[in-house]
This record gives sequence, C-alpha cells and structure tokens, in this order.
Amino acid sequence: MEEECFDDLLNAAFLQRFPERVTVVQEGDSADFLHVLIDGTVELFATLDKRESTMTVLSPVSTFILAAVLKDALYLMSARTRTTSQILMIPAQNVRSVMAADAAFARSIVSELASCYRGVVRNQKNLKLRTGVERLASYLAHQHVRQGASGKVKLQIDKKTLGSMLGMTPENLSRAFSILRKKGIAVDGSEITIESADALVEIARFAPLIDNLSGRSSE
Amino acid sequence: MEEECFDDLLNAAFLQRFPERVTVVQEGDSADFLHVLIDGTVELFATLDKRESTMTVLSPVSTFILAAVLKDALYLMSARTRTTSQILMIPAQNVRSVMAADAAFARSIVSELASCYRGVVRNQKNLKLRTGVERLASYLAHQHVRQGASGKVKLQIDKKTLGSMLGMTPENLSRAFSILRKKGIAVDGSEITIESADALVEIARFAPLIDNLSGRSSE
DNA sequence: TACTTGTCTTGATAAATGTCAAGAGCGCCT
DNA sequence: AGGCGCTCTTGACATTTATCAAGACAAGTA
Repeated sequence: MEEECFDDLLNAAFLQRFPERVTVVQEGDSADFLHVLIDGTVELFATLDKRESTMTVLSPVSTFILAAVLKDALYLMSARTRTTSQILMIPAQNVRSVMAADAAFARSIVSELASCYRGVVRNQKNLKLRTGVERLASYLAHQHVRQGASGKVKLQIDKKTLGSMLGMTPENLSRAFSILRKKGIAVDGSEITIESADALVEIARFAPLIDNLSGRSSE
Repeated sequence: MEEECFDDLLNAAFLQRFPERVTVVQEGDSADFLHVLIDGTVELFATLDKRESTMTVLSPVSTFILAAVLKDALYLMSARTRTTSQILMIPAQNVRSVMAADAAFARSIVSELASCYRGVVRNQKNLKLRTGVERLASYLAHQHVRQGASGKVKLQIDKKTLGSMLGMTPENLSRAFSILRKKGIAVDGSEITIESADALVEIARFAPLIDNLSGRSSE
C-alpha cells in the first residue's frame, strides 16, 4: 500500500497493552476501532441472557472484528484477553477512509474479510455435521499439525473454554476425551499424546473443506 | 460504479435459467463464477460423508458464493435451486479485475461480503446459544415480521429443509412445533397462525444481536 | 376409485448431551 | 502443614435429540 496512507493509519492508531482476562470489546457496542492482535491471546465470545459461548480463540496476528468496522455497525461478539496482550487499535473512521484512498490496502482488507468469512463457514459446517467427539478429534488433529506433528499436543486453552468453543459442556468434553483415550489418545492434563494421527483423522472424518490445515484462516 | 466497468462485467456475464432441484454449485469445485440469484430460490448446503446440512436458503437478490471468488479458492458449500431460478453468472476473473479497477464496485463488494460475514456469525450464535425450540420460535418471529406481522405465517420451505437449516431432524422439528402449539402457535401444514407475537419473541429469547430484523443480511 | 408417492407426524427406543453433586488433584497462600 | 480456591473428572440422573418404524394425510396419476 502507499506509504502516505500507511502513515496515516499508523499515526491514528495506537498500540495498547492489556492485562489478562480483560474485556476489550463488548457485544453491542459500536465499532469504533479495528483491533489487531499483535501479541497475546484473545477469545471471542457471545452471550444470550446468562448463556455464553466461545466463538473462537485468536493468536497473533489477527484482526477482530473487521466486519463491524466496515459496516459501521454494532459488534456481534465480545472479546476478552486470555493472556496479557498487545492490541493495535485503529480508529474505524481511518480504516474506512484509507480503504477508499488506497486500493492495495482495500484489497488486503477484502482478502482478510473473505478469509474470516470462510473461517466462520467452516466452523458452522463443523458444528452442524460433526458430533462432539468428532469435533474434538478434528481440533486435536489440527493442533497436532500446527504444533509440528510430533505425536505430542499441548492444549493452549483450558478445557472449559475448549468445550465451549467446540459446543459442549466441560463434563461432556471430559467424556469425549475418555472416548478418545480408548482409541490411542493419552491425556495428561493439557498434555496430549497421540499414538496415531491417522486414527484421529479417521475419527474426525477429516475433510479438507471443513478442516483448513494451511495456516490460520487463509484459503 | 463506472459505466464502462459495469458494461465490462455485464458483457462477460450471462443470465441462466435453471429448473428446480438442480445443483448449481458443487462443494469443492473451484470458484469460476460469482453467482447472483435474480429470481427463484436457492439452497446452500454442505456435506460430510453421507451427512448433509442446509446452511441457508436464499431469496433474490443475493450473491453466492462471494468469498470463494475473491480468494480464488474452492467452494465450501454446494448450491441447488429449490424452484426454477434465474442466476446471473459473472466470471470470477472479471469480478476480480473490475474490483481492482473500480473503487465504487469494490466498496459494494466489501459491504456485501461484510454483511454475509455478519450473517454467518449471527447464525453461529443462534446455533450455539439457543435450543431447537428457541431457534424455531425465532425463525417464526422473523418470518412473521417479514410477511407483514399479520398473525399468519406461510412457511416458504418444506419442513425437512427447515429442520436441517435449524440444526434438527424433521422428527425433532415436528416435536418442536407441537411444543409451540401449546403456547399459542397453530400449525396447519405450512400455514402458521400466531396468537401472540410477543410470546414467540419471549420463547426465542429474542436478541437484536442475533436476530436481524432489518432486511436480508444488511447491518 | 384405487394406487402411488412423498411429506409429515407420532410412538418406541437408543444415543447423545446437559445438569447436579461429589470428590480428586493441584497450585497458592498463610 | 493446613486450608483455601480452582480446574477437571466421574457418577447418577434428567433432558434433549436422533433413529427406526409405522401410519396419517394430501396430491397426483392411472
């Protein structure tokens, strides 16, 4: 993108450090800033009355929540830090004006947004077409690849949150783990040992059109 | 947008008429065309092995499946006509090149994509935060508003598909209807009579951040 | 009319998931 | 050490949902 536009953006933006467990964005607020997670871990979640559900957990570098900024609309999800995090906050107005001025920036925004869209679609397919155990198996298979396919996986999030993300209660997740244990998955706290990655893939009914192994949310 | 670019797009595009129950787009195919539903009804669905799930049902005028075209990637969903439909098919390459050339077109594509994204997010919240009966109630409340809030709703899709869209089996949907029947919702085939729209809203735990009453997928 | 065909409903049963309660294990603090 | 507070697990049970089987009903057809 053009240097001038880039400077405009960065001048308006500011990098902020948040402690852990802080709500950065509240569902229903208007989208004043585009957030970019630079360092740390952020959880996106949604609520209805007293119910709460984790939508996804982000790692750097990820934007959130882009669509609300582009539409100048209300956030549909809340965001809270899980660990101490650094977040770049770009005023929504600047994002929109630079988008209009700089075609290259606009293109990468479009690409990012399209990736996010496809991510959510994959997620919805995952939810509707798989059982709880299958979702857990596919999550583990993903993590296994991302962490080097060494036969070991370290869970990056606590099991309560993992359950919520996978659409199941903690108790249910616990039982899903014990079902997998019978099929060669050893669980010791957050340390998972995988006897056969192929078995995992089979349990999950692995499908390239749901499971995106290439990177974060691209493709 | 610029007239010249508009002409470029339309010259490359062609309007095609499809009979009912025809698969227009197959999950996993590469995104050769941007589809725009001009007339008729189209169902987007996804499969995993033998399982199938309806993701959404589109009415005119709607694009599908935009994100795959923008990313030059594989379709994540299949599309089939439910009724005889007219679909405008624009070669993906032209969409991408006109996007680069015409800022106004690019802006509206971004806006459409962002709307679609938010639609899927709402959908996912609906799935994860509501029970089956609640999802049915919210669907009926939506249709009630869209059809003029006259106390009558005519189901636009068959119940099997409705069930799949709401994430439940036909039997389950049937039972959900009979639960609602006890609360003032009369069901006669595809004709629904709503005694009190407020009751429906209450059952569904209506929430503006899930339920988008303004138009199709805007906001 | 009789016969098909498909959709929808209902019942019986099985499987999956949620809820409640209790307890194990672990780190943290005094 | 002892006593929190926390996460996680497990068991018993209730609820929800899925599956299988059968039948009701309406529309279309011979």
